[in-house]
Amino acid sequence: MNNFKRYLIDKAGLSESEFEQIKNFGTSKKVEKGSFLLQPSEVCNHSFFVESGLLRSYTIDETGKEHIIQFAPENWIISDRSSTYFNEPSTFYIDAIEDSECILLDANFTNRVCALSVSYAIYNEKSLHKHIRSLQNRINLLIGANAETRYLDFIKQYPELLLRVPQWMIASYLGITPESLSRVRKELAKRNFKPKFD
Amino acid sequence: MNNFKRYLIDKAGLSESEFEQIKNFGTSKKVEKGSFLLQPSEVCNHSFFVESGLLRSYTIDETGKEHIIQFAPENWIISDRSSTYFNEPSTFYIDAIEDSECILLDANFTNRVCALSVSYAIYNEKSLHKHIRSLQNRINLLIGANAETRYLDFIKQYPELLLRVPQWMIASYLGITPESLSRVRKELAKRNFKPKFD
DNA sequence: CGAGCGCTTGATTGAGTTCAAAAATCGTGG
DNA sequence: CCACGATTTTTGAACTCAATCAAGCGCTCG
Repeated sequence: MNNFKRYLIDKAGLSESEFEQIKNFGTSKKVEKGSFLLQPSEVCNHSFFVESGLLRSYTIDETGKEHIIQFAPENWIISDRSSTYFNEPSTFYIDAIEDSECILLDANFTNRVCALSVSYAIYNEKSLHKHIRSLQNRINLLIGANAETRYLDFIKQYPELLLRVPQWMIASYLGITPESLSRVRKELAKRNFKPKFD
Repeated sequence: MNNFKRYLIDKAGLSESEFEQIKNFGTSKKVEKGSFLLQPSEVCNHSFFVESGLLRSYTIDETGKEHIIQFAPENWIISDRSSTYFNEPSTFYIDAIEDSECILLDANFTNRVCALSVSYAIYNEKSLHKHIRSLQNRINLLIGANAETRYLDFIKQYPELLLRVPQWMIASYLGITPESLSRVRKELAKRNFKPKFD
């Protein structure tokens, strides 16, 4: 739980002693590549904090196509907020892209920690707003931008995922086909584009 | 402020006396069709509760195209949450589609009312989650659905707007051109589709 | 070592855009 | 209340970006 601890203390502003009080609200779980943490029709009873590895959430539409909603590498939380909050069956899958370790947080984790720590409550509200902002940004891209622009934005926003996530999943996240992404990359290479890592 | 009052009491669960305490946190304002309540580069200092009329928020991209983000008829609140919350300049326009009357709520309205009323705090959190859910739904549609499906979904979700909002704005909301929407409608008419109002 | 998966490439198709112009509707002033 | 100009909607034709279908290559892991 070391990452989890650092996350709560450094990011969410908990004190050491507050962390000690809440650390057993979450239980650690190993998930191997390909195994599921959530499937459609289940109500999403947990959030998953990623200690190590990489998870994703996605839906499958009527035609059988996957649409990736989110990637969650180390120190990210992934869940179906709506399902949890409204106690509705989810439409998501959540599974592991890599062998991972995560902390299961049950539905009222947030409430309990908020009750304990004002600074966590503030952090939580900030997260909600960040989430909204990123969803809004994605809508803007989907409405206004072509495949290339969306890919470039992805690289800018998630450079650390570029090398870890298979290309067809990135395509799915961007709402294009793997073939199209391959061509976008080819075109970028021709124009001598290289992502910068620093 | 009658709608505003009903909204806070019936929906958000305030008592009459709580409402009396907060009612002067908001100031009423008439906005005539076409006039702006927010423009890009301003920080969004207010939420706007729509007493009567119809507002919208939208962006304009590099190529000069409008992309409508949201419509807000009576009893809706519209704003740029991210801009307000993070105190960043907005990228939105908000203007009036019809002559409207709205209540200006300043940035800490929410905090002040939350401090006063637990039930409002709960309602507010619920609104945030609903907002997230609707954004997520829109992303799903943009990624997975064609123009016709998106239009049908719009009709289902906002039947009351269908007759009030010009078609080119609906097209903009759906992320298609007015010409395309016209063709979608023609096709639906040919198949004898009629929206149901009940 | 071979089967399967991921990525690439090519050829074709198709949904939606663009551009242009006509038809319908709206709104405003005389 | 009508008329005229402006705006919105419709229609048509050409075009474009990305999807689809199909085939081949390379890698890995069983």
